[in-house]
Amino acid sequence: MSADSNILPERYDPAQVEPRWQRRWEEEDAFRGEPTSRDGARADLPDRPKAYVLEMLPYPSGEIHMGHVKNYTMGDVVAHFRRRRGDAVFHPMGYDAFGLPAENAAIRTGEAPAVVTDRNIARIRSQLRQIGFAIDWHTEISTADPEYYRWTQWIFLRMFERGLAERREAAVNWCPRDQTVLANEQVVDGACERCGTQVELRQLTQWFLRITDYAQALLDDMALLVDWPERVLTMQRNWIGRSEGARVLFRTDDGTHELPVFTTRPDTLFGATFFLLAPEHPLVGTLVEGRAEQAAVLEYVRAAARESLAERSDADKPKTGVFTGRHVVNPVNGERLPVWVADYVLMDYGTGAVMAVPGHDERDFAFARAHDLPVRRVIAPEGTAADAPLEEAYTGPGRLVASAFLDGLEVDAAKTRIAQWLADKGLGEATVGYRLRDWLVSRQRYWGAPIPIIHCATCGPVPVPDEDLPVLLPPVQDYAPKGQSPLATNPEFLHVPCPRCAAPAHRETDTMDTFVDSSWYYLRYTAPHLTTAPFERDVVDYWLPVDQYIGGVEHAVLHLLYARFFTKVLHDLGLVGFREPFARLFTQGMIHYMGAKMSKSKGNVVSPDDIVERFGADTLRLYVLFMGPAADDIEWSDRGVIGARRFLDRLWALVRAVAPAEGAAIVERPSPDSLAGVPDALELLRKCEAVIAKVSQDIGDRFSFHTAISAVQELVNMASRAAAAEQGGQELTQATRYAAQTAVSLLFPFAPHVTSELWTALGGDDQLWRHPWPEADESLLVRDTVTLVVQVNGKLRDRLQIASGLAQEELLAAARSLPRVLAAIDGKQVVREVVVPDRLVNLVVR
RNA sequence: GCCGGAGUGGCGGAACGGCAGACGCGGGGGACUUAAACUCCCCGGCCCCUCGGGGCGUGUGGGUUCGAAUCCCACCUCCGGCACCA
Repeated sequence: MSADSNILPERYDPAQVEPRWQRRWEEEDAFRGEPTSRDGARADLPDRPKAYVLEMLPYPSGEIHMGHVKNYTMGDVVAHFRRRRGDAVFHPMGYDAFGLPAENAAIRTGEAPAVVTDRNIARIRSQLRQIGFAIDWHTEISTADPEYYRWTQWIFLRMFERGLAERREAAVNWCPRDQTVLANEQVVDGACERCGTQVELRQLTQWFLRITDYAQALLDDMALLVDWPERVLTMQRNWIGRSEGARVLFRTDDGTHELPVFTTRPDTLFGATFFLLAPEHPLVGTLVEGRAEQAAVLEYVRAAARESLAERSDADKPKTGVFTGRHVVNPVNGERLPVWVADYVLMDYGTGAVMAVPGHDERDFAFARAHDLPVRRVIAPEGTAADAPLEEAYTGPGRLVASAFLDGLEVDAAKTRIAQWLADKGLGEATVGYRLRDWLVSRQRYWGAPIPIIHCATCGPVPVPDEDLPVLLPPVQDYAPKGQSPLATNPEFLHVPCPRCAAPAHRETDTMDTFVDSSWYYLRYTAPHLTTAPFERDVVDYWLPVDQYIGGVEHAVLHLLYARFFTKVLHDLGLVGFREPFARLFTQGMIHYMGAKMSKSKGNVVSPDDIVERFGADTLRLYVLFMGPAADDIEWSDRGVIGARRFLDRLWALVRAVAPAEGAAIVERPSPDSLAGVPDALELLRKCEAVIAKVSQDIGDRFSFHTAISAVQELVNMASRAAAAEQGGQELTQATRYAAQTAVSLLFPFAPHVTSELWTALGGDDQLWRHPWPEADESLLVRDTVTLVVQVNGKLRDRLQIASGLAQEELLAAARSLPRVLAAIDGKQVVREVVVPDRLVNLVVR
């Protein structure tokens, strides 16, 4: 424990180092983004390349967890890297603050949701600061702030004006526990995404955003998302669920009602033997009015309404249905088809009516068997007779039979032909169906942005005038959900005059789904406090699309689809100049612990605070990225954290060894000539350049942080051995210093505090955060000696250190003189010689 | 069923047609220590061996290639998404 003159303490103590640097950055305002929109004055936008680096904003439910740490560390590394590369970097942070958890916590504790939320935000903010994230705190936003949700409401009204937000009755998903309706996307396997309760279907009048109008655009613009993970694109494609088919117009046999259907198999139209309506189909009641079947049909409809979503959508359930006593006419051949009501027909896909072709559709076949309805073949595969009976639905390829003018055509040709025929007769046309449903955004809960609409008996739903925004959340006595929004319990809020006719009217009391809030927050960061508009066109057009978006794959459909939709709408409104918000997306894997996803309910949470306290924020940051590929789910390892800390200890010791006293100065890259004659020094220099190149590529192009850290570890290991070497002289010392410096500089994005400390000890200034990112000396990446791999018949036989750039003949001669090679080719004939210069020789023998 | 992704030491993983197992964790041995911890050094795919080396190895089986963890085909397993969507 000798006192020494070293500027650094002997022991690395993060508790001493980290707060000091955090203060320093704050004083310096180091991570302030380039100009964003502020009222009145705004400086010019930078004319450098920009980098908008964004992580999905946290939900302030309590504190941040390891998943957040990993997410924000990745963003931080990219932001630091791009900043030091000279880009104008924008790296903001905010809070997705509305939503059920804060409200439920408020109900439990008797506090107001705003109080709970503010406390949670304060807590999260302090954690983020403690981990040293390089965030532009000037642009911090909360979606629950009236300053923010004013503009959420404003955007809603723009959609309302365009008919993209509308109120209508539909069978909707209802969570009996949360006492609110849910979007389709928030129902997972028939259960509420939030609380896991089985979802019910209810016929209710609700607010919808017409995302289906954008179904095709959402598919088409995926072509712009070149840097999105394939699986996210696939999930979105599946969710949108485009299928091509035709609309075919059926009529009741008495000619009183039209019943169009959507089918993907118009080619099988001659095979239709019955006709189905969804229980919710609006014509069901009319069609059975006064008929003998009326009672049975209405009872069936009521029974279907009682089913849960999970029951209703169980494909293995027997096919039930009831005959209406009515018939429709098949437009292609005039046949009368009996009309049944069946609960496997969905009202919200296609038209809620289906032509049933049991011969070529598995569900219709099962229904026909269950209810003794005829099955007819209209497609015969190669080698099958046209009248061969069907024991199951045939859905494969073949030629049309028993189909009049379609006979003999292949399936695809028949589809085209029949679509044309229908169009010519005015009985239908080729069309496209989507699985995607409109987005149900109204919620019967308190803690969300009020929907800015006033209901008037004469004028209908009337938008709140823009100048009256925001519609503030009113104070209420009781936040608890009762199936109706708590906002309705505040009479002053509820009763207002109609803005159009001044007659007594009442406010809409539902609030908006929180996914509405998070569908445009990335735009608001560019103008967080602007009071005249949600953002400014030229500023968003400069910063957007986001250059790198990072978040969890659980948002692959929900948030990412909604945000894409919003951007397209805003584009069509002329408010932004781009159609896609996120150019590059990275979805991170989850952190598991003790074999399961970390979660409070499982009691297997490792607290980031705890790791910061025991090992330091830098160790935490380093470890979450060193664990393994950032996209993969990986098991947390307590030992692994210690390993990360040990590495920082080694780096600390290395810097102490190379900068033993005050007054050190940053050294230039030594020239290879100056190191001539000291092979270890030259090797170390080359290693530095190779690592610079690798780390730059791993961060910049590959998103491979764990290999970047590995590379720096290799460099530190090599430099530490050199520092401990007793021989090597001035040359080796020079190279070692340069290596330590390089390692510190490259590691900065991962571990900014300790590297800033070490950088000053090495004689650098206290602004490593803006020190230019190192550039590898290409000439040093070219080796003057290389390892030549020598194979015989593709098997490794020997290795040879050899000068680079030798001719093929020289390489062959060298290879063929090796004893092991001679032994391997002894007595055999060399039939081929493969030479890859500077790399390998392969002798093929027989 | 359809669509995507992945299978490499005891573990996390590396190697993006050319040395399989970098880096780290764990393990073994040694130095330091009264002892231990820390730290440092050495050894760690499997099987043979005359200690020089040899054989086999990246889920399985084929193929392409001078050469395959890597490319192609088939299969198996796991993970994720969609699925009564007509």
